Amino acid sequence: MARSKRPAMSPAETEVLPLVWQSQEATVQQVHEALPSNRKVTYVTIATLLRRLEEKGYLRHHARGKAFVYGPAAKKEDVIRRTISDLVERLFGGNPVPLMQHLAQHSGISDEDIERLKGLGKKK
Amino acid sequence: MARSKRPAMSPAETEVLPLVWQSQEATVQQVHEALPSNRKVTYVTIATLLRRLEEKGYLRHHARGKAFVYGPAAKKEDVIRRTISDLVERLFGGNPVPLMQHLAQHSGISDEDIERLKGLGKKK
DNA sequence: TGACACCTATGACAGATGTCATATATTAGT
DNA sequence: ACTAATATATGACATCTGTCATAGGTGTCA
Repeated sequence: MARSKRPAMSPAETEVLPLVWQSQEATVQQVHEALPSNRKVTYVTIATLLRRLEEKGYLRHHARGKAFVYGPAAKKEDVIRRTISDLVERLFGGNPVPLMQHLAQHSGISDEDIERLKGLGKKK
Repeated sequence: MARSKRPAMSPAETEVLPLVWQSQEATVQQVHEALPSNRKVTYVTIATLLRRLEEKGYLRHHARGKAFVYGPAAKKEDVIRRTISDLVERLFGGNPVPLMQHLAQHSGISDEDIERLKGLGKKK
């Protein structure tokens, strides 16, 4: 298997990448507008973050008119998996159960939500 | 309520803090020895990380003989909660369900483990 | 075709990070 | 009291981060 080893994303980058994912593709402006209201940074800052994400291998872009349209260069699933397993690694030495427990008790997740999780792990 | 607002931990710090927690208290040397084998940094590096964690309010220390013994200065539960909710915020806009799903399908967690999570959220 | 609106490029900058080499202090022996 | 072993203190340094101001390119429409 090809372990790509993209440089890790910084916190700010980790916040911006999902905003691109959620529309498959997005211009700087769209991402800028999609920012939560409590997070005010300038358009230029977003442009920088997207550029850096591209340098790191998470995004790619092509021009459309005068603007750049950014889209994923790495599979969302993989990026998320990596991000989470890195956290689990650091915080819990690699054991994901404590994280599940934590979520179950501090995230307002219902037993119904939990019930629905069963069976997801079945490897095809 | 008192929102302490400790500066966020860096990735390296996030990896080292749990090593102190796991023995309640620990010297630089103990933490250094507790490092996973794939993670080789010098003793001095660990000392720096522990000192910075103290500056940020996560640890405190007292001397024992010639060595410093570091112990928690913030509740582990709170630190973990903050760390996780920050990630959920960034990656999933605050919704923890996708994270649960991800863990359920990619972490080798069994349906039994999942079953055991039920009821944890019930506030007394 | 000019002016405007809207983009990206450049690069700047302070502060955070990850890692150490060294200098200095302290303690337990002998 | 000296010394070897072991600690912390200093501070250095290349990168990375988060943020932006500003310069320069380009499409659009009157």
